[in-house]
Amino acid sequence: MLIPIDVPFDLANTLQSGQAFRWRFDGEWHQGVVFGNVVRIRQSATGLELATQPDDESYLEPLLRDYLGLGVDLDVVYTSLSPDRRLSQAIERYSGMRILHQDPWECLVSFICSSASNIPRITRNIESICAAFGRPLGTGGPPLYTFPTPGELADAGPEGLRRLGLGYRAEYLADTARAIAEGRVDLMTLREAPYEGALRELTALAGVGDKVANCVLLFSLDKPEAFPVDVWVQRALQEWYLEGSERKLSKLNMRLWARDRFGPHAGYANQYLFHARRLQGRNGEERSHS
DNA sequence: AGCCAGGCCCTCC
DNA sequence: GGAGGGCCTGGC
Repeated sequence: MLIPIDVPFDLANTLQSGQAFRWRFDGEWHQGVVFGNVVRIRQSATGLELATQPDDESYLEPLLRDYLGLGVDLDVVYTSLSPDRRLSQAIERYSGMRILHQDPWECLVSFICSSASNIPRITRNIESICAAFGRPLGTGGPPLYTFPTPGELADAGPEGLRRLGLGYRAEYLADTARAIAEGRVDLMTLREAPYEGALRELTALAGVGDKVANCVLLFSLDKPEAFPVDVWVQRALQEWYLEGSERKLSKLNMRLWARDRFGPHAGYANQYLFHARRLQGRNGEERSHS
């Protein structure tokens, strides 16, 4: 099935920019598990080619449009951000990179796992969690699994999760899974809530501080002003924007500074700065795109 | 061998 | 409120 696309969109940069951890690229197709389906997708000159199972492509198509962030008018975002010279350059380089609209539960678990870790390890951790506690999806190829529900992870318990190599994140995950499973926090409700209130509810969860919460708010809870400050964004701000004593701002104060500077679309500014800075490597050397 | 990761949490000042 | 150290595990 072909989905026509007539707006700015870059599938590869959208799926491989550290927002989600279950997409694999084989040089031609991107394959992932979303909405309980194995989804294979690739971009052509006219649109997106799609193959899904077990459900029909026609059923997944609107869901995927939403997931891929195609509902957002990127021209509005770009117009708002491009007066900034750094951003206009990044927008030109990575034009069409979008912020995903993910499932909040999967997003929350993923970023709890991300603390003091790296993408290869996070990816392995998430895959282990799905293989151990998710539901198998018949594919014919290597086995794939759905993302486990809050109840399934709560039942796994801290010991079950520790066995997967999650380290100290296992306790956080078990606690948070229980809080969600028991309905103490309703993630879907947070989509309608204002930013500040949703942030407070999220940071009350185990293993969720300001950075993780802002990732969840930005990538899954419809908060375009969210601005997660990790070490990459911290470096980008310090090297490209801040002067003198401003460089010593705490990460939390950097978030406030950025919200003030970039405005209601600060989240998109964050994603483009993050991507641009990360591709430069730890010491600022250019890194090849392999 | 030792240090540091795409943080969080707790203690202490 | 904010600076500092500990925390699992893995990679350099």
